[in-house]
Amino acid sequence: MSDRVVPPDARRRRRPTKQGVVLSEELIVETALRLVSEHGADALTVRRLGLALGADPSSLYRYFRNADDLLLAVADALIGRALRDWAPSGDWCADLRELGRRLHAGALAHPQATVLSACRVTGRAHEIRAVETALGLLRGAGFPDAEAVRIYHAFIDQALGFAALDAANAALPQAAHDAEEEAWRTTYGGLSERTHPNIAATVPLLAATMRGSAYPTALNMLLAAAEARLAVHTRQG
Amino acid sequence: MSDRVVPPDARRRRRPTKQGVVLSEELIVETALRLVSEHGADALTVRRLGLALGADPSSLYRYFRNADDLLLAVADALIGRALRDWAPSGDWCADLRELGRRLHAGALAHPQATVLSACRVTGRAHEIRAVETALGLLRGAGFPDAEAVRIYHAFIDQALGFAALDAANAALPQAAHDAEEEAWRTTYGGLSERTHPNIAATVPLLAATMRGSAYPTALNMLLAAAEARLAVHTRQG
DNA sequence: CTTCACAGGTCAATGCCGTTGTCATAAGCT
DNA sequence: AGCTTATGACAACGGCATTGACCTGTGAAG
Repeated sequence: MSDRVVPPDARRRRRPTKQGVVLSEELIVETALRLVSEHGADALTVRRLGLALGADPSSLYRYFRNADDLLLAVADALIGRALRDWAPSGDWCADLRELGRRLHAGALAHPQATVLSACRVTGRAHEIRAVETALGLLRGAGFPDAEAVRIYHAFIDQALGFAALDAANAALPQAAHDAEEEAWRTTYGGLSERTHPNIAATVPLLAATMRGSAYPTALNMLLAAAEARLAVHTRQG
Repeated sequence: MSDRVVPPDARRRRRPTKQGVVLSEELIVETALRLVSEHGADALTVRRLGLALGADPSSLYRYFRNADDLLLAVADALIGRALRDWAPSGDWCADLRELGRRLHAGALAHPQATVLSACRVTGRAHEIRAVETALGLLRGAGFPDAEAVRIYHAFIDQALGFAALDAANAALPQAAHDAEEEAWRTTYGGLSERTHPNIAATVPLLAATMRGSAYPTALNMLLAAAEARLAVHTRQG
């Protein structure tokens, strides 16, 4: 049944469903995003998506090979939204910082969807554009190909990793958040200065810092290290 | 039915299953770990676990509230294994590198459990010990408290983020992996040098590099940046 | 304007999954 | 020996992804 899916440009017959909805790849992906952001990651099932669209669940298999394929399409749509209207400034370091910031922020805007998809190679249009852009910035800055690729890999996976982590945190129910806050105050705050001197000395700082995302710090450190490496290359070159 | 679970110390009757197995929390967790490492992430279902144990699946609900509870227990066992036998060497940078390596490797050894649990703050013993240790390394190295906390946060979330990302990747079914490999070869390999010059110039490097984890690179860059910062502080101090 | 191939929506069925209400029984106490 | 109850087993429920067969209206060709 893998030949059920017809490539988008070969689609012609826009036949409405029983409930009068005209399906399309975009409509399905958008509805999936809405479903996830409104009712949580668990709400994204083929059946529920069919219901939300006003179509039989099995209809979706005309557009996507399987549920995983659909998920990849959702992930790519997220990347697309994050990079919309981006333009390079000429400063590779600032550009990478902005790119990272956008990817991370875009992912956080749809935490549940990110949790489901942050780690996948989609091979779709938006992802390809992101790869090309970031690689171009690094090679343009003067990194040798091998190092440009290595730094690109660290850069993109760090952005996705933090996105997944922070998204998972943002997606937690309120009760879990309160419990976390409480854990910092009581469990960590109650530790003895003798047994846990370092925690005891920094508890207020810890509680304040751990609440937010460490991604900006990590991104800045990665870029600082990259700049230092580049200085070595240009001195040698 | 949440009162089905009896706390471990209240258990007395060691009644064997039909197939002669005597269940216990530890045996269940260990069997779950074995199941995952032997037959892949998808093999960890309540039904399959019951089968592997020689017990009815519903018996497991005498020991765990639900499948998620079971997974958390598995994850907790993982943290314990990852930090077992660790001892500081005196070189803060090398120690942090080793700590990061262990956390990451431990998580990768059991991807499925990591994916579902990397983002939770447990507040348990092992986690507390890890916090105290890493903070101690940074403060001992000479970082001011505020910066030690910031760098610690970046360090630990980087480890967890990459662990989640790489674990999710490792947890993919074989078919998805093949598809990914294929995507790099055909989709990215087939891009024109004119439209995507940077990808075209580095495709072999990309395909080779993206297969592995970027965590070692990212960790080294973070530590390099930290060392550079420390040099500034000690010069000033 | 009619014809008709087939894209695409629908139906029904399959075999997984987690979970639970109920029952049977043996372990460990007195 | 008898009682309590922890704990294993059974059967059932509803939800899940997926698929094969069927049906219908679209839209191009003649």
